[in-house]
Amino acid sequence: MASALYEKFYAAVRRIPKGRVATYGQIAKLAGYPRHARHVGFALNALTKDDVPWHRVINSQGRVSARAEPLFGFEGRQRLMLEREKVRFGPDGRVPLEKFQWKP
DNA sequence: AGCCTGACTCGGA
DNA sequence: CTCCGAGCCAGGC
Repeated sequence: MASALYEKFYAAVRRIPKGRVATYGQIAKLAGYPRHARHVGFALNALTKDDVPWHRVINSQGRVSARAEPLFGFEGRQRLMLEREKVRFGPDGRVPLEKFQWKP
């Protein structure tokens, strides 16, 4: 386990309802650490279990962030998982946050 | 302690 | 629209 901080982030991500997305900064804020957007990504990268809907976390641009991992096609998988939850992507490959962003 | 890194974000060019 | 730089802060060495 990395730290208790990451657990906070995971807990916040789990609150994202199906069919909705949230930004890194949003998750950080919900977890109680407003300036930790980068660590949210870092925490999600360390995830191996599927008990956290990490695919619902995107950046503030409404795009799927490129990971540090060289694995090709991973972003496409995240997109498929979202579309399966009825989250539609725009023609430019972005998610319209005004429609799909989770607002607690 | 210092230095480097990063699934980020924002504002400016 | 894209690219770049700066701010941000915990974690690992």
